[in-house]
Amino acid sequence: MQRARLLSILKNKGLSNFQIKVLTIAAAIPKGETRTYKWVAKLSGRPKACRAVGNALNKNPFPVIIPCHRVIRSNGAIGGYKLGTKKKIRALRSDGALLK
DNA sequence: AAGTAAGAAATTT
DNA sequence: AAATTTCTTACTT
Repeated sequence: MQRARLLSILKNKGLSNFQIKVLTIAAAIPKGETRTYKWVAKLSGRPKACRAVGNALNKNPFPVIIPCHRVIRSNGAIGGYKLGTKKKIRALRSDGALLK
């Protein structure tokens, strides 16, 4: 379980509490599934902080370890991605989260 | 004080 | 009813 180690590192990085929580939750999203920013925000204890969630994911220190590409908008839109939304779509397709 | 990877509501078509 | 636009929310720097 790298989750515990991940948490330690995040804490060590001096990231904000909210950011740590968001990243942890994002890392727990199962493969092939997508979550909304709202969903993550709710799990973070700040249901109305949907934007802050995106903000936190943007500063994601481990873009490979944390599947932030599985977090999309609530209305079905892809949202944004640090490396470009195009890549995000590709990643989702690889995960099988996109029907087609 | 300003910016953002969003959401929901309001307005228009 | 569906699509688009606008305003508001909460967090980080």
